[in-house]
Amino acid sequence: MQKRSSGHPETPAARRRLLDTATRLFYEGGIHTVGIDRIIAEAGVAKATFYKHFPSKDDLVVAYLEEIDRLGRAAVAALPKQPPRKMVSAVMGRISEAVTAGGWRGCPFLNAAAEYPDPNSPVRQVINARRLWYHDSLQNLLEQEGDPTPSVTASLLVALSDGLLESAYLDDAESVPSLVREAVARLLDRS
Amino acid sequence: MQKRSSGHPETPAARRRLLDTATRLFYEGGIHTVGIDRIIAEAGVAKATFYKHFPSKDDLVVAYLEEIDRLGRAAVAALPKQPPRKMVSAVMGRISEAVTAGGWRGCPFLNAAAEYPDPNSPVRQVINARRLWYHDSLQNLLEQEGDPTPSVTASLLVALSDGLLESAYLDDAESVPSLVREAVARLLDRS
DNA sequence: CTCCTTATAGACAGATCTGTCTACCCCTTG
DNA sequence: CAAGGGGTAGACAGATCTGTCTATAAGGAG
Repeated sequence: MQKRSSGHPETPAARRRLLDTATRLFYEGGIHTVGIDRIIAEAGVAKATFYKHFPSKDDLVVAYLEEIDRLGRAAVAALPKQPPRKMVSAVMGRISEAVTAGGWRGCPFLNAAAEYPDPNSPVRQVINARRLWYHDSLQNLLEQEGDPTPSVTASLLVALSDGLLESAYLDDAESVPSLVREAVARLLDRS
Repeated sequence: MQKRSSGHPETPAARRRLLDTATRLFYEGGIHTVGIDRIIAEAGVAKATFYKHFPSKDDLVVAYLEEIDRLGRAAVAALPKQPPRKMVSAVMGRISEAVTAGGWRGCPFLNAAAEYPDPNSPVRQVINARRLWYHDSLQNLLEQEGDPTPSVTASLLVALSDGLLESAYLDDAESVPSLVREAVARLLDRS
């Protein structure tokens, strides 16, 4: 990555650098406060190359979110198999890992949603798809678990996830892991 | 408000127009995507007047959030007195009212937090104070209610509030009122 | 009348924004 | 060799950004 690749990797080196740089800058500073000139300069890419790979800035934003989405889905798919109830805990446990890993600057999807008000924009489509997947994943697990109202419980877990991700950014990230466990317990262990 | 005030109200007319316009535009479109020239044009104010009342754009953003904060606190303070448990429900019920009133574009504080990464910025200070007040208000009610872990429960209610406010924006606002009731029930009615 | 307060119009400065385009270069493959 | 793919530097266009400043005007109070 320090010098030009001598081969032709699947993802061209310049595109990779653009995406990595944008990912970092967008997440750190917000999408609309980071201009493309800054991304280009820090990625060490020519402007024509930028537009070769991304027809517009919004295309880059979409790519940024899609990659995070893809990595997140892959990580959930790679979780070791456990009984449904424990799977729910494991999925929710990823929140704790994310927010305590350092550099937590809020949920990339929620942050982007704040900056893109138009529900029909491509950016919002990515966010919607992500949320639908998350909700459905939880609902499936709850159904397997025999939860009497899996869809409602899933919606509550999604809301709790959002809230705890925000709390980790705006309040105290260190307290979030125990809050996650307590939240799951209260929402699921009712009888 | 349609024409210049002939008197000198407490809040100068131009300042009022700026704040109202900014409140609408910031909330609808996002803070960094709305420039001051647009606010000035739509408020029908001179640029010098803008800077007379707000030394910088960020001062206007702070004023925008402070006003929403103040109105929200006043609304909670005006809620009819009820037993603590019902007070919690009433406070949480304000979420339902807000998101079903129409035009819900996400929580102004969460949206602003996404656009202001620096925790020490004046904007973030307003947001922090708001969240602290909300958390403490809930905690006080829970203590009166005799909740065994009032601080934890309050944190969960805050997280749930955040999450449901986001869900109303990004998912389905109409389903949020029943989710609010279900969430409060599960978090509080445990024994 | 003067002074103070509030306001108007808008030019100006420097920077930055997103996107278009020209000219050129290197490497690999056929 | 030529063609294709990926890349470089950066000028250019038009618009917009935040903030500074000049000139002027109106209303009210003393």
